[in-house]
Amino acid sequence: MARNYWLFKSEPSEFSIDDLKNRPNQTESWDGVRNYQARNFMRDDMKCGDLGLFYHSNCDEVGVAGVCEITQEAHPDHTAWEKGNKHFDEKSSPENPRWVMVAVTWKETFPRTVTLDEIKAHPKLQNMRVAQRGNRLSITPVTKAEFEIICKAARK
DNA sequence: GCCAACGTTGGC
DNA sequence: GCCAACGTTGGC
Repeated sequence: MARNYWLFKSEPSEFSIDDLKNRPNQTESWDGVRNYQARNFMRDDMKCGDLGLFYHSNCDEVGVAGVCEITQEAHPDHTAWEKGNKHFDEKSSPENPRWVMVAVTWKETFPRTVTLDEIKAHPKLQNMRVAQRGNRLSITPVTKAEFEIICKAARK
């Protein structure tokens, strides 16, 4: 089974690639996803060993800042039934969980961020969801080719 | 099941 | 801080 590739969006003021690196085991649960499309990607298609581009949104330097790896597959997101949690959803419960999360582990912080401008300008990255206007999906699939172009660009 | 209103996202 | 684009909600 071939490995899949993903893009994870995060606001670095909330959670950055460096925050991930500083976690115990350099691992964190990707909780709080409350969008069905993004959930379905996690639930149906994400496997251990898949790699993710860690994208910084809503910040000074918007773009891909590093790489993480899926180290735990989809399981119920318990923050959904914790009253008072920012991501609380009364329609979810331990008996009937509506939302899932995966665990991701830090792999690499790029020597420089590959900016959204570069992605938009690159002829082979035009199809990336993140390059398209109005895109709000926090987890999107990327192709192996896209993944590799970005990793290579980070080292230039 | 339609669709207007609303809240959120996220680039700028 | 602005605002376009989008997803969700709820009245009908």
